[in-house]
Amino acid sequence: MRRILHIDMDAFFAAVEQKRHPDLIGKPVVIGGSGDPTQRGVVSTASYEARKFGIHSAMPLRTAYKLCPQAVFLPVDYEEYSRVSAEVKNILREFSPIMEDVGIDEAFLDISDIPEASEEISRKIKDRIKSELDITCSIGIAGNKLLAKIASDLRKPDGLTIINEGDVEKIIWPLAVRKLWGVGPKTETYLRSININTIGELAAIPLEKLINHFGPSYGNYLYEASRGIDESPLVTHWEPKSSSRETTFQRDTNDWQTIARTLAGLTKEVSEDLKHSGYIGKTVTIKIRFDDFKTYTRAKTMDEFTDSNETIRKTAFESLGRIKLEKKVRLIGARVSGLKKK
DNA sequence: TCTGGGGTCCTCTTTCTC
DNA sequence: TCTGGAGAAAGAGGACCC
Repeated sequence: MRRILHIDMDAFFAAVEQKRHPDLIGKPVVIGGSGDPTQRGVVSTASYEARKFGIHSAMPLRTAYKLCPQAVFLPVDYEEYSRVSAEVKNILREFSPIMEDVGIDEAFLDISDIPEASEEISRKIKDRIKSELDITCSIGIAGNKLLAKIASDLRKPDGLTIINEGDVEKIIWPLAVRKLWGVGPKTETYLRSININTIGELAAIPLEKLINHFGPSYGNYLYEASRGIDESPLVTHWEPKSSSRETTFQRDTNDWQTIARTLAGLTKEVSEDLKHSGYIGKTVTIKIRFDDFKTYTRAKTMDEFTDSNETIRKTAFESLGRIKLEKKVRLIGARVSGLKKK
């Protein structure tokens, strides 16, 4: 029987900010965008105090400001959060070398081969992160990643939750389908429309029906996930597949100079990111979102792998020429994919 | 003045190659 | 030379995650 932990940092960005600015402790803190709630941008993280006002991640900053004008709004400081994140991950790796990074504030840890009890290990992890970094996390313990992740979400912040093999019916099935990893707003809306609201109700649907509706890949996934089945291993090493930059204009624009200058800047950043990480790529994709939120992409695969700013820029502008700019542009982006190590 | 940015993966369609 | 088909690769869009 595998034993998997899911470690989820509590309101991570806000916690890091409160740690380096202790005067913010106990106050509603909202991290997002440039930190200016009158500008375009969304909430990355809200402290638990801010959540009491209804503020949550992905909410527009302007909406958050309306809900709680007295909140402290701060810009996202990825460098600092990455630094603290690396310290957390180092602590985790001391407990088990089998660790999967899930973004900046989450990780899975496989502790199957460690003799100590799961709960004991989890408490030690929480203690060390608290004493060394002064931040809290929530941990879920289960026999696979899927259930460990659901578990860590059940009690927050500073929680510790165990889901045992026999607990699926009792603990998982009453939960909303949205709690399943991989079920987002679209699938939730669809499932609701056919009267499926809980994971248990999803588990009652025959496999053939799920495959008919969602295709073999996702259909099979939903069938197994709703039963708490997940054999997927921890991914301890991974290579990037693409590198991209995009930006939303503060005001929608149809000024060609602005659009062109911005795209040139973005391709330069992507090229620099590639050089910095030591990758070269083959396909350049540009992305444009118009003021009506309609989004288009155009891609071109080059003859050779490259990290050259000039080549990437030229290829990007070729693709830009294939999109009619008849509406105002809200967002523009550039991506290089098909990466390999230089 | 609703709706970020950086990713992955999947599906469907089109294009290329044999 | 024409036609058709199969399979791979590329392109486009969309859902999802943090």
